[in-house]
Amino acid sequence: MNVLNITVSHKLYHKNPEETDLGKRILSKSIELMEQMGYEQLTFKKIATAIESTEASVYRYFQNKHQLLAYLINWYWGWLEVKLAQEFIVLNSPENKLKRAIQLLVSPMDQDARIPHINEATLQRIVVAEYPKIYLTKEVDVENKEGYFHGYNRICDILSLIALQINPAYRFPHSLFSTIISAAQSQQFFVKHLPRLSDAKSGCEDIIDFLTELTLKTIKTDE
Amino acid sequence: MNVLNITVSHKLYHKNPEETDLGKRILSKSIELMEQMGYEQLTFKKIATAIESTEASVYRYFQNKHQLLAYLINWYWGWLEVKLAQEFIVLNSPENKLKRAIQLLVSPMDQDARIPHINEATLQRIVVAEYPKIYLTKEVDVENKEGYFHGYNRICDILSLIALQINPAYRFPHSLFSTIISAAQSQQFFVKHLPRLSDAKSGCEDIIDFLTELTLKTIKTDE
DNA sequence: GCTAATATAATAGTAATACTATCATAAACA
DNA sequence: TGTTTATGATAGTATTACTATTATATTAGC
Repeated sequence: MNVLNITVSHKLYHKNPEETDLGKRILSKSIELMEQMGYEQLTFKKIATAIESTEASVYRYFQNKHQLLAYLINWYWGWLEVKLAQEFIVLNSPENKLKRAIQLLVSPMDQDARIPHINEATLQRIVVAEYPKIYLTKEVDVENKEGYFHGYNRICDILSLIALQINPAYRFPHSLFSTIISAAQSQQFFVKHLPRLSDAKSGCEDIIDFLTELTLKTIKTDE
Repeated sequence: MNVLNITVSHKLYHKNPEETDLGKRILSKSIELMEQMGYEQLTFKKIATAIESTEASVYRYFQNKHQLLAYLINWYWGWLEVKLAQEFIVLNSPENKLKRAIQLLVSPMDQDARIPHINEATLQRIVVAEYPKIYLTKEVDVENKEGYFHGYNRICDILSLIALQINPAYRFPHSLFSTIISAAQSQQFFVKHLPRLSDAKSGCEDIIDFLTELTLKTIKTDE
């Protein structure tokens, strides 16, 4: 059986949760609970109780809730990068690659049977609902140096390079893709909760159309 | 003297802070402290101590820190709407209106002498650093009904209508402007703290160019 | 099979936070 | 003058976010 391992920087945990059974149970239950109750309401005590362990044990894996969220979100970006690489094997034009990347950002994920302790679809909903909380803090500069945002940076770089293949003169590829990725998240949230901020109907097709059109029109050379 | 009053929905406070001296001092000091220490580190106790009042008194104005943030951010959007209306008086083409709106979103604000207890420039920095925190919560649906996001919705509607004057067939004006407004905030943050996510140099010109070009290219009719 | 290291559980404790409640006092208002 | 209203002063509670200590069970090395 094909084993897949997403590597997350060791700055994002105290003890690697992927290495032990308890660690995996913490990840699995954290994802479930954070989606249910949201980041603010989640506590290490609640995670510990739910997996029939103790608060102190959870603290052995993550220094605090913020680090746990950063871990999960970096795991997501790492996993998305793997998916992108797989998909790009059979896609030849940069335009098709960007289109497919946008689809992956917005479409619900399938469960990967090789990684049973991570529910990718639920994790994706966590990213939609909580992502900006990992960088909108006063510790952002320190944490940036420690690689807290590495996964996001990489995705943004990858897509920027593809955009430059379409138009090498385009001035703002990183700004564009940080905008597109963040819009991919927030439009999903708006459709569900703040519909006046979106024109999309539920289901992801409208969001994909919006983002694809926006991306391609923006990159295209001015005549 | 010309008195200007930005009205914020009464759901966003327990007792109207604009009506008393203590209320205004709370607003003024909250803005100062939140910018200094960030939303997470700010407490009502700290505000109270700084204005030589008591925690209980601050609670008489705002039910909690979240409501205070929502109040401040709605005040900002209300104020931006007033600014936009003023500027649009002398602008005739929809294209120029959108360009000017983007400039206002990104450029540092001047202090309005008519409202000495609100430092607009500092408030703008708070919006950049904290905005998504008011809607990325489990209470978003309830709070949306109570008008917590009214100010943002209105700005988004106004800009959408202008875009439709340029191209009445454009399908996603609300999605576009919620994206643009949020990108205006996050690009300012990225330039300062996560520069790999942006191509802009410090100073706001690059961000303005990026957003203006993005907006106009996207709205334009397909030939 | 014994010893040592390691992982986890069990329990306790602390400082800070996010409130709520009560009462006193001072100002303003009718 | 009497009454409402705003604020201050003080106290108290439940929860959170940790830290520390000790006991026990498992595993690894020899």
